[in-house]
Amino acid sequence: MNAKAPEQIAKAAGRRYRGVSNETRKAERRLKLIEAGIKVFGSTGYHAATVKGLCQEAGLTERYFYESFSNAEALFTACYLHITDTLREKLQKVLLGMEDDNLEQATRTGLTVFFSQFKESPQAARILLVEVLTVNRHLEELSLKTLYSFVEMLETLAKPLIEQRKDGAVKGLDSTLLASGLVGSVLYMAARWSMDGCRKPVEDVVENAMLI
Amino acid sequence: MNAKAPEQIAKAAGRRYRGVSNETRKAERRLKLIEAGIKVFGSTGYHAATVKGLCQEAGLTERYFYESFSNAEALFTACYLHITDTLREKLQKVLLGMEDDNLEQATRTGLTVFFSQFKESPQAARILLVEVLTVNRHLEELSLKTLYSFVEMLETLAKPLIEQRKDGAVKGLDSTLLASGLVGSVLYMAARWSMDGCRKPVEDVVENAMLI
DNA sequence: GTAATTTGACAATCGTGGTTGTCAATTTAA
DNA sequence: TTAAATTGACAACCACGATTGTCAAATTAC
Repeated sequence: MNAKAPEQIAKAAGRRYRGVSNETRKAERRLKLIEAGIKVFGSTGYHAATVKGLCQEAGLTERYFYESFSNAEALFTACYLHITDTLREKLQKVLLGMEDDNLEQATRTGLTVFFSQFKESPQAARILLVEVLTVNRHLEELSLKTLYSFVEMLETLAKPLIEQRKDGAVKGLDSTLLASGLVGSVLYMAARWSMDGCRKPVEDVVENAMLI
Repeated sequence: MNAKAPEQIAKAAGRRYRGVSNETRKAERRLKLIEAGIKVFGSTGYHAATVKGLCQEAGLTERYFYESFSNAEALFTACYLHITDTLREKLQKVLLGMEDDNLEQATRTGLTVFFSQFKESPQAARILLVEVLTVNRHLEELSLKTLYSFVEMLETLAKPLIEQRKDGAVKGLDSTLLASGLVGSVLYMAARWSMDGCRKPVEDVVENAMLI
């Protein structure tokens, strides 16, 4: 019933064009749109962006926009996931094979990756930290979950400190809250640094973050 | 030339209505719109808000919207300033007459005011911290300046600590950057706390913030 | 070479919301 | 009481951008 004759499969796969296959062309267009999206959403902001503008930036026409995305929101979501995936990959790459017990060094490395990414593409940073909060509920929650994964990471680091302090008779400390504070401090330092044109070298910024 | 007869001045001042003067009625409507704005902008977000919706929330019609504001952006700006002014006043009130040398107590008091405001009106908090960044360049800069005033405050607190550390041979520390980090940590703790429904009592949250 | 596919440019349609305008009902001043 | 000011409800108009549709040019498969 569902089987197709070979030539039908070939037809379904589409024709080659400029030497590249159907699916590859489509995937390339999709990627172009995502890159254009990061540029546009990250500079003029999500709500000021138009489909035409996005297409122009990507060097494509509306036809191909709707080929891959049903609307601007869908493209934004893809951009956001692209950014978080890239960041995650980078982190995994540098953290892999590190000693578990050398937490300080691991933290330093992670921060370096984070701040470098921030310097490379302030647009991506803006999407990651600001724009995502104003697109829709779903993305806002996704963002909180993503940040939460960082928070959990830090929570393991912060716990010893909290135990220490609890002996000192301070009540009501909450490791989740504290870790959120740490994440927030890193983000705001990044914001201030980027405001000043990312002049100070990455290593110095990392040292400041490490202090906190 | 510009002098007017008394009855003309009276005319310019307008007629009383329901016992209140022209200017007072207008001011009341303006305030109603600002309160509606805080509610709407802070819950559905600036970009999802419509003039009709704002008017409905305020219990007024479009005519009176345009009486006080030329567009939604202008109302948003007024809302933002209303929030920052209120917060500033509260802070001044509680900090006034405090000993200069008791910085820890002053910090604790300031944080308490901040977190209380946050709990009272999460909508205002959202406007203050998120929405303002996505309306226009001008407001974004204003927001950075506002936060910077907090940063400067903290900078004086953080400096001793930095000096201490510098002796310990850590180079490149930057008090502005560190203070930004502290502000960010407070904001993110507030965000996490509000996400969890502001269940934990304000005093506990303040203690966590003090630790950082 | 020829027909089919793919692409690019852009017109056409459509819905939404901002802004202005109209008119009747309410309240005031005299 | 009566004319003027004020208010409230809502229609009318307009601009913008999302989405769909059309057509000709470029490219491919055979």
